[in-house]
Amino acid sequence: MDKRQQLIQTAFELFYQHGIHAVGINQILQTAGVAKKTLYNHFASKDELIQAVVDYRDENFYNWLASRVDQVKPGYDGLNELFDAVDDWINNRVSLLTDFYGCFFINTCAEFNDPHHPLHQQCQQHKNRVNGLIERQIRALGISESAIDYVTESISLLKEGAIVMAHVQGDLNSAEKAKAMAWIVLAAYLS
Amino acid sequence: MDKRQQLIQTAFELFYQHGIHAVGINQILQTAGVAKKTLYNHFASKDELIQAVVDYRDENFYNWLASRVDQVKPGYDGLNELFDAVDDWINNRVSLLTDFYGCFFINTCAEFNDPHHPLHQQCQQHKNRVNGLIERQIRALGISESAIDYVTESISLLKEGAIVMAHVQGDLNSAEKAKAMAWIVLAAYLS
DNA sequence: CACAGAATAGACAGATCGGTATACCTCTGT
DNA sequence: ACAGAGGTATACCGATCTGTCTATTCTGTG
Repeated sequence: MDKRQQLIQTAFELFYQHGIHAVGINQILQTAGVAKKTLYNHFASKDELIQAVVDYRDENFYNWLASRVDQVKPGYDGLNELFDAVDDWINNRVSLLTDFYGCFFINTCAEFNDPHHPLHQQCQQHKNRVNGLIERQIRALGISESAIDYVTESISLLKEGAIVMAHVQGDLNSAEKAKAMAWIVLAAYLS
Repeated sequence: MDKRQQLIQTAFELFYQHGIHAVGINQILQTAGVAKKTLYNHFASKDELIQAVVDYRDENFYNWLASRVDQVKPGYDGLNELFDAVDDWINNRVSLLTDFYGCFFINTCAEFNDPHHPLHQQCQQHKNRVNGLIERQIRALGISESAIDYVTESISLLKEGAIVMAHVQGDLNSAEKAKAMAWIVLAAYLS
């Protein structure tokens, strides 16, 4: 067992559930069953561990989402699958992602508001990757080049709204609502 | 000057900017210029102060939003004003609300994920109040009774998405996008 | 077997945390 | 004028924080 990966995994679960500032090094060590020296052998500081945790979640989440979306035809099917995937995530049907506590990247930005903060920018980059996934679906629909960015960001907005509605308000059907709106909006933008 | 209010105001600004767990009692006291004994004369604990801060923001924000929406005709005009108000907020044109760092209630839920936590529920109640404001506009449109909740939550989802897109991705036009989608969606739901 | 690298437990440092206690000061109402 | 409420400043408490250090044990390879 890789101690470094074990630390990242444990830290992520605790950060995701309780927030980053609320979780101390010692709690991570005790939960992971790893000695303090080992942690500081792999990471120079808690900040470096946090960065590794965000990277880990970025990889994990993006790869899962991309594998879901890419297993169907780009375009309508891909967007359909996107919202279905989010629906599965919200309703805890994806064990790979652990229990749903909102979007880890949104939550992290809530704790590091400064847009220039490295962690905030890491979260932004994750969202950019996901937006790239969405953009490929939009392109496949044959939307005019000049509208691609706008429509991509609109679909992204619907996805973010669904995540927040599920997390804050406990609306477990939010992804379905977002999907329904996506169809209506896209139909209008294509006409 | 009311010391209690002064503490709540200062605590809010620090919590909103840096997150709740990241801000200590002493930092609040120093910034507010208030003695520690005074704080514990007004509040039994930091937790009680936090609750008062959430209440304060709830009142402040809801009253502002309601006054904006209620100054126009309920229905289309009200919804239009809703998204315009969010747009003003996001773009720091509302000094009453202090600089934009996302939604304080979403951010607070990100630090207190447990839906049973008092703070999480306080945030939920704030969102419910805002949803009531939206619902009044939806009703004025003459949407069938059975669809009112669904449509209200859909508009709420658009609003939440806009806030998150602005905060995390720095998309300052997100409220305009949400408004455009709202019109398209409502036109479809009314046909 | 021997040895190097990496893990362990845990003491320790210095700072900060939430919260309490003490002593003094300054208003205000009767 | 004087009592009492509520403010200030600051020392202090025990706990916890990140991070360092020492000393010991485990483990894999030549």
